[in-house]
Amino acid sequence: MQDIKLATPKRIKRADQIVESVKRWVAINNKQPGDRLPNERELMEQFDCSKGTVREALKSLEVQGLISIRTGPNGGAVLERVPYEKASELLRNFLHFEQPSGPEIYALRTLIEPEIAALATPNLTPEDLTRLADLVEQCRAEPQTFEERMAQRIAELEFHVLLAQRCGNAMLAFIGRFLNDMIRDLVIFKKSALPEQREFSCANLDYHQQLLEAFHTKDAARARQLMHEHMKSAEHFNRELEGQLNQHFLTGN
Amino acid sequence: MQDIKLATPKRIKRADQIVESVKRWVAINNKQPGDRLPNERELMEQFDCSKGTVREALKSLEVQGLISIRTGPNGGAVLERVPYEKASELLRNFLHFEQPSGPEIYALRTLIEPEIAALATPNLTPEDLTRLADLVEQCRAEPQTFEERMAQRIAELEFHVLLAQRCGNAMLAFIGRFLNDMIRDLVIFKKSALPEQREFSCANLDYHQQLLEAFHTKDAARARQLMHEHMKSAEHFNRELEGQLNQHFLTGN
DNA sequence: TTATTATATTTATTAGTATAAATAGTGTGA
DNA sequence: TCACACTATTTATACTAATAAATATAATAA
Repeated sequence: MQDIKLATPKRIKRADQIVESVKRWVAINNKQPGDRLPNERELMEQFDCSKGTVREALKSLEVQGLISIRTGPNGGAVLERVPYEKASELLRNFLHFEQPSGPEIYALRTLIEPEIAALATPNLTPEDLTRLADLVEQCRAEPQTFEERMAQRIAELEFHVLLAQRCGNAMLAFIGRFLNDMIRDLVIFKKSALPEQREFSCANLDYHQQLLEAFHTKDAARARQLMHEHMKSAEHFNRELEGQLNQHFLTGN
Repeated sequence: MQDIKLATPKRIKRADQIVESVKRWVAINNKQPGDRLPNERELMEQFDCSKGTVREALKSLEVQGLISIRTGPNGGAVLERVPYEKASELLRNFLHFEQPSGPEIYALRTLIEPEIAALATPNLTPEDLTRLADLVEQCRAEPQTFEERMAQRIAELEFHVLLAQRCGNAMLAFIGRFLNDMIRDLVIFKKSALPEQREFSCANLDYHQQLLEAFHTKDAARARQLMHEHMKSAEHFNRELEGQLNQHFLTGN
């Protein structure tokens, strides 16, 4: 009977105007994380609006991850570097309705992981290499319980996340981390994403081991090649993962 | 003197609790875009809180793109499929502080565009092919003014956006569209992103023309190969685009 | 029938008030 | 001198009530 109206919203709401003003203020004056916004009372005066409207605007900026709000002396709204977790959460909202399938996620991962590995190779510090070696070591033992197998699978993914964080390309780093996070949540909340095959784990372990060697010798080309093979191998094992992943993105569990 | 405090926020705010409840409600009951939330009065009663708190929660959901709010009879909060534009805006907030460089964006594009072209090939309808041909045609004439050159560059990017929308992989589609949108904004707001070279435009035109033929013959492998060469060619021309793109993501202009 | 007007419903905004949280500064005792 | 508790101040958080704005629907008039 009654259709959903599509008329575009007309008058721009006061709170949204304030949000835009703040964003412009940040961009034009090159404000940095840690810089403070005026307190609510001053904002009320500056924008000549009520407390509720200011609160609505601040809330909007907080949801977007651009500010954090604290009480007490020296509290108030502080500009924040948008955390990865926030960007990730908001992208998940989007994907809730797009409902990408497991193979779709793996397809994208296959494309970018080799490049990530190659780019990260020269950037890895001795500490990073130690951390990577630790993660590989965690996967060496034969898992006895379900929890152990899950922990190993997560350690495998951590290996990839660290590489993404070191690849030196902000876009690639974000997407690489995001994909691995999604797969990790699949591992945690869907057993179907945990291939039973021992061959699968062994293959992964072997590739990670070889990658580690390539990183030690700073051989980016070999790292790319190995990662490519690794992804192709995993793709084969993950082919069964055909189900849709709905009901999962919004709540994160 | 006064450092910014880093202590994590403590008590979960009432409004955020409501947001989480609504998200769970959506996920668990598999609510679809168009489904309505209770009106503000009912929400006040259900969550036993004031109107202001309800409004704050609704505002949060609106900012996240999950609902739209309309006044009047049959107004109120309606569940929305998070639009691409919203996800894009929020990701830009994140990237404002990450400040990816032009070459970083092109590097990622080089990775995914060939796959997008290959995946899209079997999905392109006759209407799509017509649209793509139109876009190619727009780029054929020698541009006389700056505006014409800009329009052609944007038509080139539209070509890629349409392919991304048809690739059938939600993740790839989003990222492909997002990258091209960012490049488009660069073209519009930074002349530096508009290579003067006539060779550049001719090369692009040629590749798009050849791609069109591959699409007509449904030759996905050839489309992938052509797009790969296209990206490598563009990469060469865009190598000069070294500057950071700051001051650009937050406001979109 | 058609166009206009009225009205009922719902959000949007404002104002005022009160409460709770956080912390800098002060004071106290060891 | 140092550690600890207290207090006062700053600030956000929450609630109530009232009015304004928007708009779908119904009623009315041409």
